[in-house]
Amino acid sequence: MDKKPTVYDVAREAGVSIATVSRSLRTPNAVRATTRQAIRTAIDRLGYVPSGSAQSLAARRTNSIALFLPTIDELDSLSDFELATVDEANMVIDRPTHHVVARYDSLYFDTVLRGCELEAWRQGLSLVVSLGMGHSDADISHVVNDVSGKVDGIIVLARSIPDHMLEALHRRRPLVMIASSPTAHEGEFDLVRVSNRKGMSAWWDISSTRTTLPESLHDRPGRLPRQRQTLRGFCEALTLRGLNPAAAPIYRGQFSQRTAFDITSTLVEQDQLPEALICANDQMALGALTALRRAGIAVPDRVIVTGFDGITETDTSNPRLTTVKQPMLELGRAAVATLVKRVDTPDAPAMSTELPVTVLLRESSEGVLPDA
Amino acid sequence: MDKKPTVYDVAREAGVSIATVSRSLRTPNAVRATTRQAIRTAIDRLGYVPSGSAQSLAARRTNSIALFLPTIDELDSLSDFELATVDEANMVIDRPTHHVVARYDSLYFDTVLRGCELEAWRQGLSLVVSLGMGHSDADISHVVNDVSGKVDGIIVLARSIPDHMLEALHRRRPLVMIASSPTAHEGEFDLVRVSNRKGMSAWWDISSTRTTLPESLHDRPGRLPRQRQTLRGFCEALTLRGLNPAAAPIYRGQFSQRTAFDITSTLVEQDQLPEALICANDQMALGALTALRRAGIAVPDRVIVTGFDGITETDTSNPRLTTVKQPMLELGRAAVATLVKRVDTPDAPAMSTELPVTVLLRESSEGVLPDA
DNA sequence: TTGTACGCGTTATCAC
DNA sequence: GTGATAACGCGTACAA
Repeated sequence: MDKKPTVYDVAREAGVSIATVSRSLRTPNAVRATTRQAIRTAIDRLGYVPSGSAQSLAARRTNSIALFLPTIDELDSLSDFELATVDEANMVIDRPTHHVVARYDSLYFDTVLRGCELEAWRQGLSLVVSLGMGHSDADISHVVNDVSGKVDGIIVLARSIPDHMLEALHRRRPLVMIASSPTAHEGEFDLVRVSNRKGMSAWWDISSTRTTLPESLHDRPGRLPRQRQTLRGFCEALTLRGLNPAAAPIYRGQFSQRTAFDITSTLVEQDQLPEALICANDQMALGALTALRRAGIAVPDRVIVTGFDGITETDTSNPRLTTVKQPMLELGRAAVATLVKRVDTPDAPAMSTELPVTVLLRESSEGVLPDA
Repeated sequence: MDKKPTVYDVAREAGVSIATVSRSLRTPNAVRATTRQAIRTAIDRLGYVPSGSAQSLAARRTNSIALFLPTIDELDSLSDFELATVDEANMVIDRPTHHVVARYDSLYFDTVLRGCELEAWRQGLSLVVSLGMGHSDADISHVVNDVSGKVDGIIVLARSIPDHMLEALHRRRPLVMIASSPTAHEGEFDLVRVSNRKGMSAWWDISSTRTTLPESLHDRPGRLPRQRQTLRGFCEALTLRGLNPAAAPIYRGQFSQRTAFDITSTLVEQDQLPEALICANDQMALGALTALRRAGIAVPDRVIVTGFDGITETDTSNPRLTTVKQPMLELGRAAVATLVKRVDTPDAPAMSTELPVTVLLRESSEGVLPDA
């Protein structure tokens, strides 16, 4: 493993010119079979790998795109990592701490990433991923600048990098933003997103014939946009059906399974249980389900329960939970597809793609399931 | 947004030479403050971004590393992605299907990725991520080859790339492998991993004074290594304490919450409940917990329950679940740290780092908690 | 402190 | 078919 071999080395080894080597890699048909074979041999005798940098430089495109994801957690441990084999296991007495679990968000980003990768792969693109922003602006713009130079275009998730940097970034590189709700950047650059309002509307059909209780949405910093959207969609649906949104009781479950459990239990005790529990996320719905099961209340016969998000646990709960699945994978794919288009036609007007949610009808709302 | 501006454009705009522009970016102190300022102005008037390709080419290093992750799911939807705004929500009647949920694995990879990113960020490296392998060998080697050319080194998770490609890859680029169990590649190249046996041993201490029932490990294709390790560690721990592994009943919970629920319920009905349920993953432990709660059996007073993996749900279950957390984030960080070392000193002997698991003692095994 | 000129490894356009 | 050779955009001795 001396110096990295180059085309010159391969050319010499195979007794041809560098032009032929290059050709045999890019347009194999334009090269005689025997020479091609000689070159192949030389290549893997030497362990030659074409320099991506040189290729990109010559071709004026990197065939790479960048993806910026927000990160909420794990950002403090900035000490040097000590490389050492430790012979024992750590043992920690882990007392309850009522922290908000950021894992909740990660589930999304993870899936978006998969979507991006899937589509990038299909398009023959490499994906440069950056998360762990949330540092100083200076650091961020340094990283963003660095990465920008290595790619043909950029995908940003909402809130992954500060808004005030977006415009400047957009002026330097093709940019696509993935947002879960309307943003201030409407029409400014390409947008891919999902309408939570439509999701709520559709999902509402599940229990439209019943009195409802939306279990909803504690104001958590940084998550307001989605919450508002969801809530508004819910109210809209109510109104459309001639119900007064203000009349539907709304409880704030803080997105927490435990809190939802407590609220539901209390409702049961006070005999105030409505005919449907419409929960703003799956965790709360699962909590409600548990409370109802413990109280011996039949779901969906006595109460319908629905969640929101489509986390995997909803498929194994008892009963399985009707929920609304966000098209996270599709968001990723759409973003890449959009970016590719944008790179090809830089001057086209900004596109905006809106993806539908999927309502998964399951046993927790069986009462309104069509007889399939 | 005409043609991308280059150093030459900036130099002309600022009335200096390209060398000065370059310097003002890399060694600002070597440039007079006023010229530096002029250059800054020119740079953002033009929206100049240094070409990563050219930089890498000139510097002979890319400051990028690649990460290969395995993917188990989502690999079939290879149709073109249709960019269109759909105005309705999908509605799906989702009947139960007893598929194995690959999400289980994803949780790991996601965290490893975060670890890599975290450390890469600190080291000023870009991270090129590839998953979605599981295609034809030809496709894989094409992607691998392509990516190799763009990076200084590569991190592979076990089973992300076919074993027979690893050696060749290693001969071309610095390579670090993250494995959750011993592999055939011992000493061949750099390795970062976690010992599940030690994890099991440590964790065993939790309930060492009681009769135990390991709830364990259905043979699922592709996951055998970890399972065997875990099981062996468990048996070792038993033996160390003078117990006969063969005498400890082992039930196969298929890694499924539901199955574990059923098994536990059955044990209760048949009055065969042991004093501890040692589950091979958290999902099963949660299932057991639910069954016990429903049966009105006190945890941990009557039975101790422990899980394995440290998924977030274990922190919100009732009671919270004692479990063994795999150091996934640290694996990622260690891998990057190792790779950086390797790139700096290509000829050093292969290193092997083994990371400790963390046993999280919580209420589901409160009986044996030290009085903290 | 600043400018000149060459090299980095490929691709692509010519001739041959 | 194959071989010279000029870009590609930047870093960096070496000069000035």
